[in-house]
Amino acid sequence: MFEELKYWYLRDHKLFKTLNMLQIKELCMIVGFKKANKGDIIYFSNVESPRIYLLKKGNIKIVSVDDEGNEFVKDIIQKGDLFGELTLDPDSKSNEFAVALTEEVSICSFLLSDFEKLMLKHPDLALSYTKFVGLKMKRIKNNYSNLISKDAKERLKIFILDWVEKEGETVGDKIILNNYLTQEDIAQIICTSRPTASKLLNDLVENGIIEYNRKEIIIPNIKKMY
Amino acid sequence: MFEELKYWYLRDHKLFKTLNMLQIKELCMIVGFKKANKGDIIYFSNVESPRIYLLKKGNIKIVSVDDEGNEFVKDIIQKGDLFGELTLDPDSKSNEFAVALTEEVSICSFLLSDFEKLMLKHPDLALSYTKFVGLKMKRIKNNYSNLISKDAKERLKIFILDWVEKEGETVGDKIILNNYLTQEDIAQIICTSRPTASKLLNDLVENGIIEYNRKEIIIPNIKKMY
DNA sequence: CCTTAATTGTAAGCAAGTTAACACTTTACT
DNA sequence: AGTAAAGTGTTAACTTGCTTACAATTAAGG
Repeated sequence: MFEELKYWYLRDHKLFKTLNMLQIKELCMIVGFKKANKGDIIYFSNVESPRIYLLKKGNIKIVSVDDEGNEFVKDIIQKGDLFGELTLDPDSKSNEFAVALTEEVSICSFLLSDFEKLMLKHPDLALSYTKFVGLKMKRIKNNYSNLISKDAKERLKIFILDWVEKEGETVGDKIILNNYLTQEDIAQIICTSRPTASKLLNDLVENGIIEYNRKEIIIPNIKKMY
Repeated sequence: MFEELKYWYLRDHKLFKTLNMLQIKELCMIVGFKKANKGDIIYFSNVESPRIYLLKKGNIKIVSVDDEGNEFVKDIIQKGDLFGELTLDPDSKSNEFAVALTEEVSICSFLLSDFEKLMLKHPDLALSYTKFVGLKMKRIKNNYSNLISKDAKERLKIFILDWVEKEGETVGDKIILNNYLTQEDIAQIICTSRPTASKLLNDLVENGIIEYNRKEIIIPNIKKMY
């Protein structure tokens, strides 16, 4: 019965849609599970047995620590996203860990080495995976370009629009975001200081562009965001 | 004889080292060539028939144009680097073109679609390619992190160190870089203004950390760069 | 060789956003 | 319910690096 569950989890993901049932069953053999609650630290990247992770439920943030011990939010992972050693490079010892941002986070994972073996047997999976990584690369490039060429206000708007696209829930004319991020989180994502993020958010509120509180962000008219 | 030349060009590249002779011959069938001289614009990304390019000789810069017509140096491509539609995503219509920075630039290329077919036939090539793209992603992420978290002076130093690692020529105690970049180019790469780049370069010269002129950059003592 | 264009050097004034500090509000926990 | 901790609002002083402007130098072409 547990195997059945795994099967469903995997088939659901677009990375695996090129595989037939038998192939999916094969991948299920090498899949692992993890569950976590809000605030939990989920993993430290494991150099000995690198894994690829797939977030099935909830939201997490990837935090990296630099030489001086400063923490940076590198990425927000949403349902359906892959994370971990996407580059297939087991040597990379990045000081990263993940933190659950919502209740009831669930993740499945497989060993990099197992996944590589499977790709060798199924070239179409390798191709799908390459495209997936490529897309991720494009997203990252785009994000970083924005960080560099736009000012903080623009960056905040772009971040919110991005968020809306991924998780926005349309209710009547409005779009509602479940706000599981603190202003500190948002500040780190758009690479600015906490006071600046706070000020910019309140600017948007004062101009009637968003409604903001600790639980949710409401965008009454998406056109005003541009 | 021309076919022989192509064979040599490809075998030389580490992406293809997993392939045997027969497989390389196969890839040669789908390979094209291009040559260019300093200042030439080499390609505009072609939406109809997306290609992957491999720089065999010389240096080029990838320039992208934003909505307002501003030009940005996105990347400096060195001998042996791949560029073009690395993400295998033919839909991406990025406003990018390449400019030859040195004399005698030579490039080979193949159609994305042909390359995909070949990967389906040779899973180990697909895996190599995925790792290659992954590495590129890591490099990009790293570059961008530096752009964001370091100040202009640090960025300049990191850029020079990067350059040294890729193309530095050790002569006695010194390291010599063939300087094919203008200060404007350097400024764009490290995301600062031209006057700032100029000032920072002269600061390094005044502190005896580098020797600088339009032809070359000399680093007498690499330790001083850190 | 002379003219023009491209590249480099330099300075003043300005703008965005940082740091540091503190008060206030909300949440979590016992 | 009461207290500690986390999160938010707001300000003032300061810093980096940008923009603008112009001069000086080097390269390129007729």
